[in-house]
Amino acid sequence: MSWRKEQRRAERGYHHGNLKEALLQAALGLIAEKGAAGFTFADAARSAGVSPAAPYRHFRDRDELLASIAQRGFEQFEAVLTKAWDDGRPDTVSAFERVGRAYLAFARNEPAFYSAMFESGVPVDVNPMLSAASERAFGIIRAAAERLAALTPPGVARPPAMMMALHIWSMSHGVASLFGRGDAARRKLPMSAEDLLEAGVLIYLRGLGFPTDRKPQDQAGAQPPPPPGSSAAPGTPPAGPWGHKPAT
Amino acid sequence: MSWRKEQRRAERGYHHGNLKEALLQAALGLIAEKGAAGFTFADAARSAGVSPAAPYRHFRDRDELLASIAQRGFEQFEAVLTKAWDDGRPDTVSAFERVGRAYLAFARNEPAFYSAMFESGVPVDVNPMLSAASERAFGIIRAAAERLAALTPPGVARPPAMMMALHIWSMSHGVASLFGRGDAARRKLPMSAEDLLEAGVLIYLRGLGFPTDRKPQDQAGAQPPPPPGSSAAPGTPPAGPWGHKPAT
DNA sequence: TGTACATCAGTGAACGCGCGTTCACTGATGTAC
DNA sequence: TGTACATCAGTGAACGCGCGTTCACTGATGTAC
Repeated sequence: MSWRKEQRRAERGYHHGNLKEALLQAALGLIAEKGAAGFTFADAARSAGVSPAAPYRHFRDRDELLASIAQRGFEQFEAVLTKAWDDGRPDTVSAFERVGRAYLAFARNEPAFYSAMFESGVPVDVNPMLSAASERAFGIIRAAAERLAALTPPGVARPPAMMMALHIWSMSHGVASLFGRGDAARRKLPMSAEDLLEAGVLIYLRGLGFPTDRKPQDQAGAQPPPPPGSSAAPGTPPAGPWGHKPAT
Repeated sequence: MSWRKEQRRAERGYHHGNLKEALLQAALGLIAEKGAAGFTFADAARSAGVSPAAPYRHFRDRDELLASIAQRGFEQFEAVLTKAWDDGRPDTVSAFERVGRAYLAFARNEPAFYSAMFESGVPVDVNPMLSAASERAFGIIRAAAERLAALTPPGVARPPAMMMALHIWSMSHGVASLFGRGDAARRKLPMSAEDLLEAGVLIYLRGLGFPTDRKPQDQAGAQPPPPPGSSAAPGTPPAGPWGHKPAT
């Protein structure tokens, strides 16, 4: 134990070199293990192999460390969403859905980041850097909604992109934090969180007037949806674990 | 301080009478003040005016106390949703929306319960009593979805009620925990969380084939929606803070 | 109606522990000349 | 190229504190007879 410490000291010398980074990583690991509430400043120091006083050179206190993690989380989140969106390729609707899946994947694969960002109680709005990072991540969803909104079929009122983005964000966040999380608080679900979210988004888009087939081909707006009254029209949920019940 | 304690003792005598209840209330207040992470077992005892050893007569540990709070939260949640649903009166769609608003109201008015239920890390699924309470609350949303699903207009496939319920729950939870919470972590929003959720639910229901007007009159299914191609058809978002942009 | 006894809720003192924070310090690194 | 010095990242010892938990106890309440 103390031997282990000596060992580490011997390896790295008196100066750590990149303690700030090491502390962030250590804290991230601890949050993943024990939840955002269950890690302490001293814990992080210990886990980085450094004296309990060392972190004070880099962070004012635990909250500042936590906020740093949240900020980095938003940055990675933005990167992940940007990659998934891929500027709307190959077509807007399927790229949009990829963004939804990326949202869930992030929540599942990075529970530590996710809970630091959304559940640790860090007040995002009061920290300018943090809220800017959060805005940039949300910006991706917003940009995607903007592009989608521009594709409304002729004769259909164009929905406000901001509203669409907020709805999609809310639904994604709801699914992710109830059913898609990577930790013990995940609730059981009769199907995958991905399927649940995809179906929800498709139904939502259809509600806005987008003609969304099971697997949308390209460019929403190319083919108007069949008028209600035809047999398996707008009400048809995407197939999958749901099954279909015939209407009475 | 110690005088205060003597005072309280004098008032209530040696036996507290209803310490279990008092501890729950005390903890609830502390969670509301400092978040689910920021209250301790000893805290609750102190705040109930009792020695730090006393709580052990009623709860094994802090987690059991927290789980009790979450359970009671689900029970109150169920009651609130039941009242809002009012068995579908005066009409299914508006009762359904009332449930959505009740969801948000609960999150805002009872942040302590809400965070104990959804954000405290209490693993709902492993505690039978707790998960039963959670299921009963969700059951209200499910029952409402069931009734709504039964109203699908003729010729429209009936959506699985379970899926609808999960979607509505997810969207409500997403809106509530991002924008509708009662504590410092609430994000700013250009309109009320209630309006955001209501619009989202209406669009979603329209996507399932329900003819939802701005203010739905009664009995979805009475009047089929205008076919796409007519001027202000399915894509029209509900009015309100959004405004409408004309389609290009 | 009274008495003896069992039950049990809450006490208060004690403990070991780990945390947050401070402090004067020390050792490594970089830089001016 | 070497030397003196400034800078600063990390040390380790120390502190006060509050927490969780235990324990033998005490005082109130209920009940059997």
